[in-house]
Amino acid sequence: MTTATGAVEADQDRKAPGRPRSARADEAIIEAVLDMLAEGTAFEALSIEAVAARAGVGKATIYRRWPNKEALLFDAVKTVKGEPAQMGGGSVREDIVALLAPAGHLEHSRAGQIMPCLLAEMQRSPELRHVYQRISEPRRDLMRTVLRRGIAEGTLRPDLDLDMVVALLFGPLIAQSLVHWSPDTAREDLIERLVTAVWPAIAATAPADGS
Amino acid sequence: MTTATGAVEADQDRKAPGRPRSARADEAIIEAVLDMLAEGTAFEALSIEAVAARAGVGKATIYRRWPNKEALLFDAVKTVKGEPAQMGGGSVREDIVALLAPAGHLEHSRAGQIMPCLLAEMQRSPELRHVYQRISEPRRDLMRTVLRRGIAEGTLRPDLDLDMVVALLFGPLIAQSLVHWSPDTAREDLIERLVTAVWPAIAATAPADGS
Amino acid sequence: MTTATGAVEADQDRKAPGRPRSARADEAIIEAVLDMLAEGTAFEALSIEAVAARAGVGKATIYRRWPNKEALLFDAVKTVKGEPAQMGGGSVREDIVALLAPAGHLEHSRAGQIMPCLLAEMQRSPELRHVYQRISEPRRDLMRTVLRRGIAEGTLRPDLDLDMVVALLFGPLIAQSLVHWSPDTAREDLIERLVTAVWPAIAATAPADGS
Amino acid sequence: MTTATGAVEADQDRKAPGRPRSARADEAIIEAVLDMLAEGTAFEALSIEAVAARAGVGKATIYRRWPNKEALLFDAVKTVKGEPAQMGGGSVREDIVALLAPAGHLEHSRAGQIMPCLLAEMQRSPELRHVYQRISEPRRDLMRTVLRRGIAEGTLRPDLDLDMVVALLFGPLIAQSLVHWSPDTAREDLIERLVTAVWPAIAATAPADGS
DNA sequence: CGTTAATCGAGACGGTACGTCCTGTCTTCGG
DNA sequence: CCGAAGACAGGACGTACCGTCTCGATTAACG
Repeated sequence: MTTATGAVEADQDRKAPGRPRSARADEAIIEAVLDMLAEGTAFEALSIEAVAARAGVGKATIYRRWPNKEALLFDAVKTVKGEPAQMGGGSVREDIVALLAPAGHLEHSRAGQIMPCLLAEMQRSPELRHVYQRISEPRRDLMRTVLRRGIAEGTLRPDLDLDMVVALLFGPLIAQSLVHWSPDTAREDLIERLVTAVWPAIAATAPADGS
Repeated sequence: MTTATGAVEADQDRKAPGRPRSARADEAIIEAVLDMLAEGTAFEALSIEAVAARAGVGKATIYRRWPNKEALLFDAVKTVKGEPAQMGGGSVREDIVALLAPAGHLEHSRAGQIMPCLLAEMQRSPELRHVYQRISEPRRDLMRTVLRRGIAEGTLRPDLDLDMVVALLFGPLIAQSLVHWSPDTAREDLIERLVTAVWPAIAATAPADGS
Repeated sequence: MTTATGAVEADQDRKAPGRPRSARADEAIIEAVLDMLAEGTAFEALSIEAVAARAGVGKATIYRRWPNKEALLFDAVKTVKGEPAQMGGGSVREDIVALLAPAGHLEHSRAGQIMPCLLAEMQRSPELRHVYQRISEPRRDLMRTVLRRGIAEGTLRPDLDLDMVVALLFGPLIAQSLVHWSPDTAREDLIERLVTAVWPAIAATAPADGS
Repeated sequence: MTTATGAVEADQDRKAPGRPRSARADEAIIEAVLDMLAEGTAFEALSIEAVAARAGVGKATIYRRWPNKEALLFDAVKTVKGEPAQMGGGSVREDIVALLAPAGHLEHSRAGQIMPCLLAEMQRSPELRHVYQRISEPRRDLMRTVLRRGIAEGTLRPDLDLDMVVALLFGPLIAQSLVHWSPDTAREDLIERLVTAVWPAIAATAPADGS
């Protein structure tokens, strides 16, 4: 695949003459970027020079791989995949809670620290947005699978607007992590409250109907 | 009152010796900032020098009013209040849709263009976050009022977790405006789909109906 | 006067709006360059960054005045005028020796330290050569005046090729200062030996003639 | 013998295991340097990378032979020997003119193009100066031989300060080639004018005549 | 005749200087 | 005193070169 602004990958299988690029440098650079992002480094202070210094790398080594700062950020974010958020195979409700957990505690993971920093950039860069979507899609897909299982089991209503329910579950958590509406003390059981609030809309309680 | 990072206001009522500050300059600067934000100017390109040039103003005229770039942004955002989103006094469901409308079409207003740019900054600056909350609070409060009216009318369930329902309604729209999960074609009736999906969770169980 | 590559002088008499350029910065920069040249700083080590650091000046302050390193050198050299080499008004021979003295001891003055560094650049830059010529011309002219006085007094031959005699007197000293042909011990009385050697060619000894 | 800054020569007669150094590379490198110098390449643009590219050689191949750029220049210059400036065995004056000719037309030969570039470096590097002296010494020696022959013939004065006369003859030409004092139109018969001007100082006083 | 070892072109490595641009402060004018 | 204009010290940008290093591929002489 060819990324628009990403690293210049010599993706040919042809032999590359000359000294090969150092994998250690690649890792050190990306790690330095992610660490600085996660540390809460002000976005303007995330200078290439600082990255180079922190990674123990020359500036040219960075610019040999990425044409500019934006592209470096781009690829750094691409590497933030996070764990697929295993669900224990319990009840549908338990699985939903398990899937929401990482999104509910975004501020405690490096990925969570990083995401908000990129939102502004995403507004301008469709590519960066695509990356974000690609990262979040697997979790959303997993959620859809769980919902379909619930429908099959009869636990959930069969006429669910799947995409909207997914948005209903993730959206408030994402917004909360950005805006911090609720006081911090209430955040602990936020996911539980959220699922409880949404549950009547999705559970297959026989007679009640709203549409 | 002196805000932490806000404009340095000469809040004394005492006579100000010398030439008074130009109100035209104030407006021109704020307008320049908002225009550039709304135009999709890259955040890093929103330099004080560019703002000064666009406003036809000297750099010192800006720094005399705000101590730094952040404070300028801060005050610029404060002026974006937006209209309180009038609701026609119809059914509860109609009012909810009316209140969600501006948030659902964020990308078509200047305020909507500006918001995402501030989210990243908000992560670092609690003050800026406070401003955002102050701006959004009236709308959320209005929503709570409508929900309470619905409960009183018997249209909505009396045991609603009000804050969570508000989050359930606004959160997905905010997340959507930032992440653009859904394809653009589906966005038109996004609010309708959202309310429809949420409705079973909030509508009074047995007899009442909101459509 | 407008120099081709020299400093961008606002030679208009019109008022210049804004803060005027700092004369202290001008001096500090030029002095730093000349000091570093005279100290025997390797030409490649004469970096703009080093000059800025030594002058206690930002790099932009240098680049605001000169477009590049070459132009800075150019103007720095222009300021090296050296003293007009006073001659005591003694005999013609004594005056000649007095005029040659600074050229004969070039390596002991800052100007002498600087000149050789510029010769290579002069080969490419006619402008720089012009500066060198402008600096050296007064001395050469003074020498011509002395020679004409000697001719008028009858001390020197009336048919002298003035320019060539000047070249005969300065040329060997210049070449010597660059190439260091003679061992250092012989340099003390070099001027005396030179004048002694040249003297028969210019003195008005009546009968001898070579042409 | 190992020169301080010169090429690292494997001066042992011992067997050299492994692949021997390519003589073609040696030549190509030196030729590339001399060509670029003669082409008027700005001295700062004479980068090792450019030399390597021009010579069709890897950078390491250069650094394996010379420790740094200076040493490469050093050896490149050493190879510029120039022809010994044949003299036709005519009169002493004719021989002098013949010996001066190459120095008088320095700017038309590659050697002449190169020399000025080295003068600046010579100021720092005694070694490089030594090379220059070694190159120029044969010509100066030849001149001394001619002068001694003139003295023996009775054409020249017997009490000449030989070294000074040599300096008197070469010095002005060298200075002229660097500084370009005289206008170009006068340069054609420069040597003739020089010898004519010097002649009275060296010709035997009474009877002899050199023209 | 296969081993061995230094060479070759190529190019990545950590550094450093370049010349440009922006920040936040300052210093001059004219109003 | 304010306003515009713009210079100031500082520092990051992205480029180019230095001198070193590491590749796979030669290329001889030794065994």
